[in-house]
Amino acid sequence: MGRKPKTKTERQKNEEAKNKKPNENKMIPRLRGIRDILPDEYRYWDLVLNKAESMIKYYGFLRTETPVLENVALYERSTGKQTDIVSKEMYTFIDRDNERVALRPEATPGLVRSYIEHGMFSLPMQPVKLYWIGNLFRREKPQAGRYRQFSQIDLEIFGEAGAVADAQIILIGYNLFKELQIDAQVQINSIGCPNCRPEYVKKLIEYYKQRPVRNKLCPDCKKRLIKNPLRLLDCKEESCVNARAAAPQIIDHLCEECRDHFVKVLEYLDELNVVYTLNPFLVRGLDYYNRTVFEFWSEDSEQGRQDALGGGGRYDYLVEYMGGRPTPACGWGIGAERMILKIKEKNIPLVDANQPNIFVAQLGEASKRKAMNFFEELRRRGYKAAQNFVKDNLKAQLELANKLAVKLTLILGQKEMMDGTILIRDMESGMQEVFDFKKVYEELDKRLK
RNA sequence: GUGGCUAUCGUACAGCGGUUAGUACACCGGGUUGUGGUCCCGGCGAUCUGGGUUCAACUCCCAGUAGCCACCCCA
Repeated sequence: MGRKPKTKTERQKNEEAKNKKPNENKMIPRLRGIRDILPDEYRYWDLVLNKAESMIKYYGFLRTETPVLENVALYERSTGKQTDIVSKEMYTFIDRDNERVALRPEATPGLVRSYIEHGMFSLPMQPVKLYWIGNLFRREKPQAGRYRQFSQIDLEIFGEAGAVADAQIILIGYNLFKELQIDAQVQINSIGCPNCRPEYVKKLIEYYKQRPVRNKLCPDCKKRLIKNPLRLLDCKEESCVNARAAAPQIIDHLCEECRDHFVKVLEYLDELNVVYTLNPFLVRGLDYYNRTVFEFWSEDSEQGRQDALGGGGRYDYLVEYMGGRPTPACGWGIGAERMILKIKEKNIPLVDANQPNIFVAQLGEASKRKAMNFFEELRRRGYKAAQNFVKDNLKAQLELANKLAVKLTLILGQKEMMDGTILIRDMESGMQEVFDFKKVYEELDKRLK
């Protein structure tokens, strides 16, 4: 039996074509899964980021930025070497001095590193409440709401073991979605602590090892049974979903402290009218969580789809594990792109508070100078004005005024210069009147009311 | 990483084995002078890349790439 000569030559030709020198004038394309955010979309970003920041600040969180680049080991140790994020999605490279460098795939490890490094355990304000807004990088196959460079808003509380902290961060996320009119629901669970979880995991394995149960598992879950049994619980394969129905639930196996903690978290949430769903199968993919874990899911898409808008939990052992003092902590991350996606889907109208309602037009060199100064004065006095002093003909300036949808256009030309007047044109009616330049502010106030 | 669907002016869509590749919106210019939107006229502007089949490919086939969707995973 021969090979397939035809296919082979074609393949070779394709290879050759690929290696051909690219046309020098051709645009170099953007990297896959990494995009530009254009002004049109940026309106949504402004909305989301401004809302998020003011909300988070209200609860006393302070902004922190950490580097985009960190040592690979940081994520291997904290996020976990075995996790998908670290083992197959992280961008890494060896730097010239042989340092192993990673583009951050997650915010929490960097914040933990920063907390330890700067001795924040001895800051006067305790617990330490930080928030973070930035880009993360994961090498995944792009989809709607999933990019290789994406943005997240993060929140962390360091140094507070009490259930109030868990409840409060969940409340903040919940409020944020509400304010942005995104329908989100809280899914919550507790995965115990090093005292009670191992016992539970043992029971879980026992259950899944029973022949009739085990035989129904998907190939992935058979592996999970050995590598990461907790993940058996959130497999979406139908047979696995069926199999887990009778599985022991961790809530029934929490130690007293963990149960107490969890009950308190739920009580606070009830008290605050935060609607949540107890989800015994929520476990999350990162290694460092203990006790409370939660996710924010979008209300609509019940099955499939990227409906996780954000998630987080408690990680009481991570700071110590990363080389700091024992420090209880919890936090969450919410994906900005996914929030924006939801807002776009809902056609929530955008209002730009800085939208100008006045346009300053000028004609000729002398009036241009006066108009420029006038424009400055408008800014100082707090008016929202627009201009285009680069264009000299009135037609072009009015066109722009129209596009900007301003209410009034103020025209300053030779004639007005001589008379010490200014022309006020109402853009909707097209009516215009001459006013004494000195009275212009008075008139503006009257008309813009 | 796996599978399915898709790829035409800036955008949204037509189209056909042989066409000057069409329409709408956007953009630029004009309908004289210091007046926008509406209207009229004109203009710019595209077949993702490479290969194959064919007399002929935007159209059919293969590969690459990208996008969407599902899975994995997650935000």
